[in-house]
Amino acid sequence: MSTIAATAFQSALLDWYDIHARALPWRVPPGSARTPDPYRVWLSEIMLQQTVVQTVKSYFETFVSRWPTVHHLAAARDEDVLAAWAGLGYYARARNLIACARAVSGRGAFPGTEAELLELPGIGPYTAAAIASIAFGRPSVVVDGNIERVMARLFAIETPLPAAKTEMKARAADLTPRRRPGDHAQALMDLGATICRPKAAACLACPVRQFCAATGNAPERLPRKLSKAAKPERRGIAYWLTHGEDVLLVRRPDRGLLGGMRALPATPFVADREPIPAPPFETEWKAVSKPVVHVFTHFRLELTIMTADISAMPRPSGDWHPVADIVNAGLPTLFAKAAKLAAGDLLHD
DNA sequence: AATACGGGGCC
DNA sequence: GGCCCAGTATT
Repeated sequence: MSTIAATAFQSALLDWYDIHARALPWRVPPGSARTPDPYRVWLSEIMLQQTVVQTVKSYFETFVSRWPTVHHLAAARDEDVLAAWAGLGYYARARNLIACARAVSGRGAFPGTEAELLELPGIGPYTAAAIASIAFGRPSVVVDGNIERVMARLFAIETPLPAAKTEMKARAADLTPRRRPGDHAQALMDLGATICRPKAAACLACPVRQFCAATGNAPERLPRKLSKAAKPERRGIAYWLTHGEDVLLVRRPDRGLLGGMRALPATPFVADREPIPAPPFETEWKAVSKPVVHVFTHFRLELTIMTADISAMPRPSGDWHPVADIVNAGLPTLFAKAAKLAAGDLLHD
């Protein structure tokens, strides 16, 4: 697209955004004289990594209500932040969130350049560009999954992802304006989310269809992607050990799957063999009727739940949590499912 | 460049 | 059941 056409594209896109921008809790309205609070932009961008807007909304509100500034968040206890993040997934984000908040609070405020933002934990190329653009008005080149899709269709890029990323970023750079770069980036993302959708692209309603190489030419086939490997199966055993009104919880190691999160005691999740039992207490265990089936990014898990009650014995030390309050224990979804199944199954006895 | 890393909603 | 989502860190 020529420079002249790029200018016309930017105008058409921003005119559309001025009317159709999604109202989101972390946003300021389009064309606003003020830029949004960098803390809110950062927090929303971390939560939005590989996570849909609808899911993020309630978590975002909870976090900003409980920790209104980066300094509040920096002063929070790790376990409180992780528990508040429970259910949102990709828990390394929560651990990096804490580290980043402390780094930023220590230096006083968020840096305003893409290069400095990129140095912070949990902030990669996309997020650095997004914060620089949206919160600091810099003409950074913002490219997320939405914008890759829009570029693929606008320029009919037939090269499959991820090889096409370089070309897509170059095309996005050609289109990035000096004025209102944050609105431009958000407009492209809104376009991708509401018009230039993965399936059922609404080309008739698209403000930039006159610039697009894919309109009327099966836009849904773009971007092309390399096929993914099949998900292997893994198995594991989790243990629901009760004593009186309480159940035993553990904290998982800081690195790896569900790292740092509260959990039920469990075996490692293994492929191609039965898990080796690893009960947290030697007693008589009984299997819950059905296993929990849970799909992770790179494997499918069948988790058998074993239950036992040792109320008659002295209580071993550990992280005992009231069963009645288990939904507030900060369990990731896998173990929340397991807890629900175990508690429900015992109810039926 | 490839892999690990969640979870939910949609078709 | 596969695809997709405001990706990053590690190897």
